[in-house]
This record gives sequence, structure tokens and C-alpha cells, in this order.
Amino acid sequence: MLNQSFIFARGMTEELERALWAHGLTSWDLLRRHPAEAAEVLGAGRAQKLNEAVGEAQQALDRRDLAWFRANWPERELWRLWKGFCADAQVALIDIETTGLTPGYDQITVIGLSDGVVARAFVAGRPQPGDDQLEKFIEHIRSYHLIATFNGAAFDVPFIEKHFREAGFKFEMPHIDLLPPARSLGLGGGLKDMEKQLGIVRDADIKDIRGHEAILLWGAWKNGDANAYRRLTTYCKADCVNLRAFGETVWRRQWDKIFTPHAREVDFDRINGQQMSLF
DNA sequence: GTGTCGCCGAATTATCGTAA
DNA sequence: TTACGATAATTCGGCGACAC
Repeated sequence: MLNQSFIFARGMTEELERALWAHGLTSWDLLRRHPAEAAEVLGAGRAQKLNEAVGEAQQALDRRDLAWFRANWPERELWRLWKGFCADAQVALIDIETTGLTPGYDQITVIGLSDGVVARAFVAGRPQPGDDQLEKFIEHIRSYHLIATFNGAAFDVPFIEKHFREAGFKFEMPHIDLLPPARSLGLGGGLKDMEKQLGIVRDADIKDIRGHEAILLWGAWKNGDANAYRRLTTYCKADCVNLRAFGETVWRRQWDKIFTPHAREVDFDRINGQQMSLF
């Protein structure tokens, strides 16, 4: 959970964070209410600095300062924002289809955008009824507080920002790229391979589509094949919707790895830190 | 005060793997 | 097939502890 993390503060390490959790300081609130205990773990100077950093983060969270989190939260720990940063419906799950791999040379054909329940497709050229013009994407994305992708740090985000560069568009909200945290759990391959490893299933008619086939489907649609259009947009939207279950699983497994084994619950008021009990 | 050592974090470099 | 971010490995610099 976001407000149980201290790793964002300068000078913090995973070891120190675990030591805080093991001493019962398992949230921002507990840390701020028990500075003496924090000083026991970190030393007075570092504890004071951490307290200030937590206060700054809490203020940024209260005023929904997305830019603060984008600038100050360590990239490799952004997956922690999955819980506690904003409502699920404010997390934009994004996937794109393109004509190739090179931003600036290849073109975006479809952008899929989902809140995890429903998905819409923003399509280049002439979208079919029910879908939106590609250019409408930047209007819709502004209402979200967090974006999540698979390998989006290297692919989707630079592609989208390059496409909308002339409109002055850049993502202002924090971005969770689910690929690195999934890999650190021992999952391998691309998104579809990882989904299989996690038991996440797709509809039968699109389950075998891979990225390179999206290029062929786009070409077929340009030649008038309406079924290719339907398969392409369905595939793109399914990639987005599935990111919800994928992200939930990755987050849960990560949290169970780093937090659950180390954290202890302590009733500071009752026993003055003399006795601990396991969660 | 000076020099050495070890530790830690930051910066740099090389390699890997994924996206369509 | 290319670009780019993540990761691991390596290097560098700052700092404190210690001995002389």
C-alpha cells in the first residue's frame, strides 16, 4: 500500500524499510505518531528526515498532486501506487497497436483505454461506430490519476507522447509499467505468456493474436475487411482490460513478498513497545 | 592533522528483452 | 527488425572510524 511505504524517502533502503515494519511502524500515520520508535531504528537524524518526507508525501496525496509522485517516487517502486493512490476507476489501463516498432517512423493505429471494467478504442483514420477518433485520446486521458501499461515505459508512452507532441501532450500522472515488477516475480516472456502463467484467460477468438498480427489486421482493414477491424480493436481492448487482473496479481504477489513476511503489529499505546505480536 | 581503510550511495556502462 | 528502459556489474566519490 502506498501509505505503508517509506522507500521513496532519500536515504531509505529496503533493509531500513523492513526494519521499520518489523518494529511495528507499518504506516505513515504510525511513523508520525511514534517518532521515538522510528529514531530507535534509524537514528534521530534520519528519523526526522523521514518524518518530513512522509509529511510532504501526505500533503501531495491530499492535494492530488500527480506531478509530485511522478517526480519523487522511485521508478522501480511505482507498482506500489496500484493500491492506495487513487480509486481503481481512476487508473487508466493502456495498450497501443502500431504499424511497427519505431516511434516517429511507424504510426499508432489503435489506442486501447480501460478502467478495468469497460474499454474503448481510439482508432486512426475512420473509426467504426462505438469507437473514437485517435485524436480524442488526449481529452479522455486527462481525467485519470494513474496509468498502467505492460512495457509502456519503453514502448507505449514514448509512442503516444511522440504522436501527440505537436499538441503539447505529455503524461502528467505517474505511470506503472507492470513488466519490471512481473519479471522480478520470476515471470518470463511477453504479456500473453505471463497471463498464461498466472491463469488469466482470453476470449477464444482473440487468444492467439500476437503483436505482429495487429499490423496485418490493420492492413486488412485498410483494404476494407471489417472483420479484421473488429478483431484488432477487440484484441487491443482485451489487452487493456486484462491489465486489471494482471496488475492485481502482480501487486498482491509483490506485496506478499516484501511486506507481509516482515511487518509486525504493535500496540504502542498499551505496551510501550515492550511486546510484539506477529500479524 | 594526516593517511588509510571500509562502507554506502550515486553515477556510469554493458547487456538483455520486450513492444508492434 | 529498432528503440529504450530495467537490471546487473562496475567505478567513483564522500564520509566516518581509526591509527599514527
